[in-house]
Parts: sequence; C-alpha cells; structure tokens
Amino acid sequence: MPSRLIVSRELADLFRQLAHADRLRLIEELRHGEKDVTTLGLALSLPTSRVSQHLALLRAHRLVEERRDGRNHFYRLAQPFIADWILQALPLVDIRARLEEAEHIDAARALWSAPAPNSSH
Amino acid sequence: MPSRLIVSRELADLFRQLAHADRLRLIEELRHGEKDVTTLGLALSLPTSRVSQHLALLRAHRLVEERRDGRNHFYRLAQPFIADWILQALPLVDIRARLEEAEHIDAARALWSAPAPNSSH
DNA sequence: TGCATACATGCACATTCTTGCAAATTTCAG
DNA sequence: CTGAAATTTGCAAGAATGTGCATGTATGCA
Repeated sequence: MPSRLIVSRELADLFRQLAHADRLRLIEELRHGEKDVTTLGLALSLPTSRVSQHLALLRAHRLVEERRDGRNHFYRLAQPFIADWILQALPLVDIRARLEEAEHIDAARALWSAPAPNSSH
Repeated sequence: MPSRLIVSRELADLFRQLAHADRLRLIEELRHGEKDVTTLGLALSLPTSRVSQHLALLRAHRLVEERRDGRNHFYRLAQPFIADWILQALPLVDIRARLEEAEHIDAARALWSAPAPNSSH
C-alpha cells in the first residue's frame, strides 16, 4: 500500500498551491480575518480578476472559504494556522538570500506578525 | 520597501522546490540521516539520474548538503527540522482526500515518524 | 427596467517544469 | 592503463502554469 507515495502527492499538491508569491501574500493578508476581493486587490496592487483566480485555486484546495454578502465575496482562511506554519519556513529560505536580506525577513516577520498593519511596502 | 513582496517571493521559491512528490519523499528519506544516491534511488524506485537531478535542485536551494566519499555522494538535510515542518502540513491537505484516505495519512505519519523503517510501500 | 459595482471565467500565448535517455565525469580495482 | 560503478549533465518533447484581457454573471439602486 503506497501510503507514502499517495501522501507525498497530496502534500506536493498543497505545496504547488503555495508556490506563488501572490497566493502567499493573500494568505498572509487573510491572517487576521476575512476580506473581500476588492480589498485584497488593493492591498496587493493586483487586478481583482487575478485575485479572484488565485482565490478560486485556494478555495478548490480547501485552503480558504468564501462567504457572500450582497455583491461582496469575503474570503477567510479555512485553517488559520496555515499562516503561522508558513512563517515557520522563513529560516529555510536560501542562505545567500538570508544573509543579503536578513533585514527583509525580520521586517516581514514583524509586519506579518503585527496585529493588522495598514499594508506598507 | 517591499519586504513583504521580496519575502513572499523567497517563500514561493522554496515552496516550488517542495512541490514535487519525489522531492518530498527524498527529504523524508533523509529524515534520519545521510544516504547516497543509489540507495535513495532504490528506496523510491527511481532512476539515479532522476534522483540526482532532484538532489541538485534541493542543493541549489540549500535544502540538502553533499558529502563525497569515494565514488559515493551522500546527501543530508541542511536543516533537519524541515522534515517535521513538512509533516505539520498534513492536516492542511484537501479535506476530501483526508476523509477518503485518512488511513494513508495516519499510516504515513507513522512510517515517516518511525525511527528508521526499511522502506515499505 | 437600466446601469454601475463586484466578481468570476474563458482564452490564447508565453514561460517554466518534468521526464526519459544518452553522453560525460570521477573514482576504484586489477 | 582499462573497465566498471556511481553520479551528474545535456537535450528535446510534452505537460503544467502564469498572465493579460475580454466577456459573463449576480446584486444593489434609482
């Protein structure tokens, strides 16, 4: 019974969904609660159509859930701990990058860990 | 200063390397210590050339390190905790898959968590 | 009903990955 | 030096993804 193979495929599939900067930012953006598509688009400076496509992917993989209110669609993390889990990977990023941009990592950790920053670049 | 954007790109890059079943299996295979290419190939039923290619990728991203001894190249995890971190993602895999193959996940967790199983499928 | 807002979808094109094999390299044994 | 073992590399073809835009759909409001 190829349990290991099957599970590794499931995991690989999950990682594939997370292998995109925009989607990671969306997840972190939802870290502190639900937001609608337009808000997310403004926060990440992305066209809503793109945001919508990403969210559709994340939703298909049960990473986010949707709630409709009028003409707004609010999205939230299906399993909030994913945001923390992702941040735990920071020490794993390429060592060169870490040395060169250690500041960025610390800054990002601070930003993403903050209560709810008003998006800053 | 686009710290968040930069870091999200670094992370996405990391996830991309992990978005492949074979590479995940290689990492879990190295969980308990270094192994050489041929051994890994036999364990995963993959041609050594493929294993070598995957390892080259993982090495380029500083996820594994190499040690040469004679004509054997031994690989090991650069940061062992990655194996545990990956397993922490199991609860995140698609719910349908979880319901249908919960057994596999439990089985896999057991297998991968075991001291050093002699590879079983 | 008619129009604007908020999202979702469908497509075509470009780019990146994966894969299987053949061809190099490096090292050890005789 | 010669050949085999252990690995790495180079390629080409096919599969997946990402991207920009145009089009569709649903909802709120006058």
